[in-house]
Amino acid sequence: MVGVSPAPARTSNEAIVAAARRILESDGLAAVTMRSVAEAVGVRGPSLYKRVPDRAALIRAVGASVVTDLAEALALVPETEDARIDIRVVSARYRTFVLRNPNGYRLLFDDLPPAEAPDPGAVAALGEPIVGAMLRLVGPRHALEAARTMTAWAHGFVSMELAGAFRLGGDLEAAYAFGIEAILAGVSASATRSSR
Amino acid sequence: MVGVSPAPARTSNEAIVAAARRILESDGLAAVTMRSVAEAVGVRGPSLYKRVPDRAALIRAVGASVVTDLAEALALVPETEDARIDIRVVSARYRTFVLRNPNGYRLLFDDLPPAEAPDPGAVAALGEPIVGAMLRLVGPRHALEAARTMTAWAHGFVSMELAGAFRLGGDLEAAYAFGIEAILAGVSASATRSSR
DNA sequence: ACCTGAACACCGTTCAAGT
DNA sequence: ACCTGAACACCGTTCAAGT
Repeated sequence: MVGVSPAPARTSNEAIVAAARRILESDGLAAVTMRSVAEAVGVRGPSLYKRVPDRAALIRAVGASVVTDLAEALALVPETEDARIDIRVVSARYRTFVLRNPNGYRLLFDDLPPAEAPDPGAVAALGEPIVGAMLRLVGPRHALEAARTMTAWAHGFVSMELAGAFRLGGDLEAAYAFGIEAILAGVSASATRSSR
Repeated sequence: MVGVSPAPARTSNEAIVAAARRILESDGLAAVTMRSVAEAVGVRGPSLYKRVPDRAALIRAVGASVVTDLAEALALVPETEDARIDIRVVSARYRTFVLRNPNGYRLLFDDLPPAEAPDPGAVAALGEPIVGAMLRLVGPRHALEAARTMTAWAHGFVSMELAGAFRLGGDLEAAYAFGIEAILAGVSASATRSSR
C-alpha cells in the first residue's frame, strides 16, 4: 500500500482504452475525442496525457484491443480432424465478431494515419488459424495462397456488408456460406491442378 | 456572354472536386481541409461555400468521381465469348485501378459519417460487369452469389494489400491470379453441385 | 504525483462588408 | 454575384498553477 501520494490516480490506462472503444462502437471514430473519453472516465481532457502520449496512440491502443479480442475469438482449441470443418467454424466466428464490433473492426483496415493504425503484423497474424487449416487441406506448397484467398474473401465480404454494398437483396447468411464452400472447392482444385 | 457581372467566378465545382481528390491522393483524407482545397483553386476557405454545401458534400463528390472513373475502367466493351476471360480482365483492371488510386478507393469502403460516404447504390453497381459475366458462367440461379463471392474476394484482397496485411511475403500478383482461378473453379463447382 | 483551467494553433462554418 | 476578413465553436495539445 502506497496510497499516501499527494494525488492518487482516478483512472487507468485500461479504463481509458475501454471507454474509447465504447464511444467508438456507439458513435463512431469522430466522436472519440480526448475530451469525450476523459469525461467518460471522470477526468478532464488534459489529464489523459498523463497516461497516453496523444490521441493517435489512444486510437492505436483501441485497435490493438480489438485485434486481441478477435484473435481470441478465432483461436481453434482444439482443432478437429477435418480442416474443412475448422475453416467453416473460424469463418463463421469471424463474421459474427465483425457484426458485433463493426466500428472496432473497421479500425483495422480503414485509411488511418500510420500513427493511428494498429500494428499491421498483429492484423496479419489474425490469419494464422486459416493458414494452419489450409496447410492440412491443400499442403505446404499452396497453403499461403489458399489462406490468402479465404481471408481476403472473408474480409471483403464483411467489409462490403458493413458498407451496405450488397444492394440486390438475397440471404447474406446463405451468400456467406456459398462463398466458403466455393473457395474450399476452388482452392483444392487449383492446388491440385497446379501441383501436377 | 454575360461576363459583365460584378464578380465573375474564379473557380468551379469541377476544379474544387479535382483539387480535393488530388490532395486526398497525395496527403490523405485529413489533409483535405476547406482551407487547403480553397488555396489549391486560388480562393479563400469561405468562398467554397458558394459551390459546396459543406465539407461532407465535398468528400461525397470526390467519392462519386472515383466511382465514376472506376466504373469506366471496368466496363466490358465488348464482352468476349468466354465469361472466364471477361472475369479475369475485369479483375485485373480492378486491382490496377486501386493500386493507382489507393486513397480514392478507400473512400468507397471506409468508415465515414453517412453524409461523407458515397452513394452505396453507386458503389454496389460497380459489380455489374461481374454479375453479367457470372450469369453466363454459372447461370441465373447462382449468378448473384457467385458474383458476390468474386467481388468480395477482389475487394478484400486489394483492401488487405493496401493495409499492408499480407506480411508473409510471396508474389502478390501470383496470389491474386491464384485467387481468381480458385474462385472461378469453386463457383462453377458449387453452382453445379447445388443445382442437382 | 496527479489533476485542472487557461491558452494556442487549427479546423468547419457563418456573416457582414467589400467590389 | 462572388469573394473576403473577422468571428465563433470545437478539437488536440501544452503548461503553469493547484492539491
